[in-house]
Amino acid sequence: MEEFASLSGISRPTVSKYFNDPDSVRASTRAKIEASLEKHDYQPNVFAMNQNRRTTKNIGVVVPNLADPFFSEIGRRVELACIEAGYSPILLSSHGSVAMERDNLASLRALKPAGVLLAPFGRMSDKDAIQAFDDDFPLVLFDANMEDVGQAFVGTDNAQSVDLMVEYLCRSGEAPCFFEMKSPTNPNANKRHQAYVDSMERHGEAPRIFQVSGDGWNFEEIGNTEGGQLLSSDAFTTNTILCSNDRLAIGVLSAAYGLGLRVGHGADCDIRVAGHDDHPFARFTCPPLTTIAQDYEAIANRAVSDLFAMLETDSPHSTRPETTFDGRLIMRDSA
Amino acid sequence: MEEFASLSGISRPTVSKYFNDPDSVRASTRAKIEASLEKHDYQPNVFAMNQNRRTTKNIGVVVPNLADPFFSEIGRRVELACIEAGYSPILLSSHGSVAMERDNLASLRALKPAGVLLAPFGRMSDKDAIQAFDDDFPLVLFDANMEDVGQAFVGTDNAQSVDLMVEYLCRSGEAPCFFEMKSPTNPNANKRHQAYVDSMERHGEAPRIFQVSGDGWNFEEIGNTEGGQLLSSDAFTTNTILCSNDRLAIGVLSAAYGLGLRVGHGADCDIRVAGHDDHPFARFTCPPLTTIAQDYEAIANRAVSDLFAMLETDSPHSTRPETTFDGRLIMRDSA
DNA sequence: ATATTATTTTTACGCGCGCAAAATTTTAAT
DNA sequence: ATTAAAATTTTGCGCGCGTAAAAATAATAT
Repeated sequence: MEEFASLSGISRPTVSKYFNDPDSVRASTRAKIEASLEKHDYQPNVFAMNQNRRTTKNIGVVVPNLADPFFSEIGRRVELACIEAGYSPILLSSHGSVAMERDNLASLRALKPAGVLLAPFGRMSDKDAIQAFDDDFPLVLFDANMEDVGQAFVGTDNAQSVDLMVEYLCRSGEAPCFFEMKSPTNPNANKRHQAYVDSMERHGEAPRIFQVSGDGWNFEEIGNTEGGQLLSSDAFTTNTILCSNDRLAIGVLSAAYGLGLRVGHGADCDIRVAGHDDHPFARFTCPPLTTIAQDYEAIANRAVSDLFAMLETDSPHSTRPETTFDGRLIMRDSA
Repeated sequence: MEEFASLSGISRPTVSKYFNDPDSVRASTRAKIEASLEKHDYQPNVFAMNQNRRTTKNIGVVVPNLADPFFSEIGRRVELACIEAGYSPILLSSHGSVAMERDNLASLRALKPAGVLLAPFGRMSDKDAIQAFDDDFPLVLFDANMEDVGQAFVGTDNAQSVDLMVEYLCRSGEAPCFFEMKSPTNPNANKRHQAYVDSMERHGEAPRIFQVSGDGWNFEEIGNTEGGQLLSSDAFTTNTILCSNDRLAIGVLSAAYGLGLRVGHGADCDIRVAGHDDHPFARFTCPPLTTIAQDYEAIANRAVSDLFAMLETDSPHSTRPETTFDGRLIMRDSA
């Protein structure tokens, strides 16, 4: 940089300023630097830059499991939004393990991130570790909320979205039962469970919950095996099954197909199946899955803008803004 | 580090050595350091470490598209294998864009990676940029091969895997046609096309290729729309459709379902559909998809170990090892 | 016990940059 | 034109560590 600066006829610290923010130097010097940059193609050393900076341009993005298309999609959008804003996102997957979520936060510490966007496991997460992290870095939660953790939260309003689905199902046929995992790994499962119960009561219906065993992230497998068991033993007391998420629903659809059951809302159909999330492949299931679309784009953009707003006014907010977006009902053939 | 070293009763450079390789210091000093580490929980500054190192512990991992479950799965395994080996993987997705693949390599340069594992787009990739990168850093290609690029290649033997499928399909019913995209974004598409043609000729059958338009990465959509068109107009001249990959097959299955066609190898079925890759959701399609399973684990591990072997003997190999693993035929109900 | 060699530790230096304070230049106001 | 204020640039310093060469220590041989 020393060399480049003298070649440009400017002092090194001014060049340094330029690289931190091109607008912070006079237009004339900026022009000189950029002209010089054409010929000498110098670029600053990232490590040396970050060593002495009080804050870097790194943004940590942590999701529970990139193998789940939902998180890979929302992680992708967050990543692109950060790049757009001139930051360097670092996308980390916790691979379905709470321990690795802790590890990820630990390794992010070493990178002195300007801020972190975390989609936590929720109740399973190491709350103390996340809170400790929150004390040291600006932290915004998305997808799954946790009480008193993070400076803001952005996600989908499960109460609204589930109610929308329950309302539709009740109006168009038998009231749905609710199909979920006994000990859900999915962060929003409990919210949806509660939303289902509340909504059913509002509609004057008795909630009917079917909880199946199985852990890990093989939701389709669980939906297929356990849902298939329930279907073949005719255990569901209604012909309408609302699944806690699309991946479970995909498993249930697969089981239904195997049993020769016709799924859909037609007169000749045996059962209706609905999901939640608008999984990228929900449009291509057989039949196409009726579900709730989360507004990925809005959630990602809002989470990023909430974080960046915080970075500018570095004083911690007095209030902890919680933004939820409405889900959209996507009516396809399965229900 | 200065402070920690004096607290430990050792000079700072020795502590530095310890952190680069704990075995490079005498056992007694190592014990002293580790004892002291318990009390003072010091850890070295990553940026300062990497600034002066000639080579870091960073490993770049670049895949074409993390939104595709195939790449998210293989990327995941590569990532974990690197962590296992004590390195810091940096997983980057090119989001389906060749330009971003170039960008990703460019940003990796700044991180002085010890090596890079790249799953390129293949023929679409910026070959010059990748080759230039290869000159400066140890580079191993996986999934898709490119001539004279990278120090090694690891992937699946498409000739073997496609032949396995063609052989099975010919033996068990009508000879398959081949369903693919006209200008495929999928890196291995051309290899599979050629493998299909060769295999059919070996079986004394005339190859029948159906190429459909559409670009981008919405393979299911393309399979659904274009495949559906062909199905409904009865354009396929055989009842057996071999798709270039599972995602196209998922689209075709969805279209077949919509048209009321029964898919499978049973006597009462109308068509057979097969795919390639053993997509995570191929087990849950309707009917479950007959496909070729790539050995994700083996490919990931071999790519990583090839790279690490190169890191130790820093002299570039004279030969460029190409390792391919056999695909396994996964027989399910669709064909 | 001494000399020789291999190993480990220490000394000395510099990497490439950020940042605070001082010096300078530009802008605005009288 | 003169002066005060604001914006910009420069001076000076140090961050936290890697690394080569020198010094010290340990291991081995005579």
